[in-house]
Amino acid sequence: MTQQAEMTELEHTSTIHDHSGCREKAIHTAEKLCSQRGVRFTPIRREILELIWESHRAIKAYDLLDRIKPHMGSAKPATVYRALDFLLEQGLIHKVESLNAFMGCSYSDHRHDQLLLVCVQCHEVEERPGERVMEAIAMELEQAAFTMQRKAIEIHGICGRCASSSSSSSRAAN
Amino acid sequence: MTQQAEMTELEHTSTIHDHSGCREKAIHTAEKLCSQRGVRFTPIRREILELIWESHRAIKAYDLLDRIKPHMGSAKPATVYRALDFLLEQGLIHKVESLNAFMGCSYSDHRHDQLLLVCVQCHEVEERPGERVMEAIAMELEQAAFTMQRKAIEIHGICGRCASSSSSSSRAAN
DNA sequence: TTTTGATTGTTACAATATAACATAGCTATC
DNA sequence: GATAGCTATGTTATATTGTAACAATCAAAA
Repeated sequence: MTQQAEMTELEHTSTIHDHSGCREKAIHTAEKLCSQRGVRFTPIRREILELIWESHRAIKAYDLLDRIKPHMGSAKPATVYRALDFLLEQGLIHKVESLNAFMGCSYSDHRHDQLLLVCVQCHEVEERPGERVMEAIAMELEQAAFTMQRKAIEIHGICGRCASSSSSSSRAAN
Repeated sequence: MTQQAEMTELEHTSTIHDHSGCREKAIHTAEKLCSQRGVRFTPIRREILELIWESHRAIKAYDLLDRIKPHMGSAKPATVYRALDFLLEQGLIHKVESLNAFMGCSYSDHRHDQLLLVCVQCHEVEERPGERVMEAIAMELEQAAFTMQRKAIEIHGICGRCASSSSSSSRAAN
């Protein structure tokens, strides 16, 4: 029964797994990391992070703004961008540069950037550590005598689920 | 003497090599590829490509607009973006997603994306085929059952030249 | 030559992001 | 607890980046 209710809700976001679990886990990790680091996980920051974790799609700053306005009439672009800046600094989210959009990071404590696989059909973004890729990049940079500060590796294409069932409507982006 | 004059001019753009050679080669390649493909390398498109090749830094669309206005009073944002779209489609330039800026592609005929190494100090961008990296990505995508359409691999950091001589002023970005 | 499609001109605007300064809220110390 | 200093948020304005839509022009093919 609870299960049934949850599934219905989930159809609005991701279709495959119990997504509320992802969000809760991410919030818990954020609380823990912020506490450890002595930085403040304020209500605004928490709310933005929760909104970002409402799906596995990357979300745009102004869409976040639209979504917090109901709760926070005072919200303005700066409100959102400041929270995003904080979350980026703490490694709790990624910016998907090729979309100008933001997504939760599942590897907040790893402290390095992941590969982002952006599905152009369902718009979900999969994050992968891609260790072999990272090793190859490290070698390449050594050859190039280049000292890395940060990287963005973003791949656009069709994810496995979309490829295997391009007829499913429940998987379409909104 | 000609050599001397050229060096003086080059100090405004790149410092190390005879950069006008890069530009000329790029334009020549563009002419050849467009001709082969039956697409039109119009004066606007050529001029934008030439401006992009004036340095090895990525340049922003509105900076391009400022630079063509002297020659083309009629130029508007759409003028620039249309030329950029064409050049991107033909693989003659890259968009550096993490900078919202554009740079020439030295591997126009290779038909695949390169690694872009963005120096945060001199702002030059080095393009590298990075074959090992690309292989590793291909393997990763196979594991993930993901079909790639395009990729952006952008690494920010300090290039070798800046690292070895952070005192040089001629290398600073403008 | 006509016609068709591609390119460019032009106006208007949408979407993304930051600057700058005022106010409020914490927290460390007296 | 008071208060001083720092962090976070409120607020206004504006900068930057990118597109839509339609008209006019140009070029290549029929």
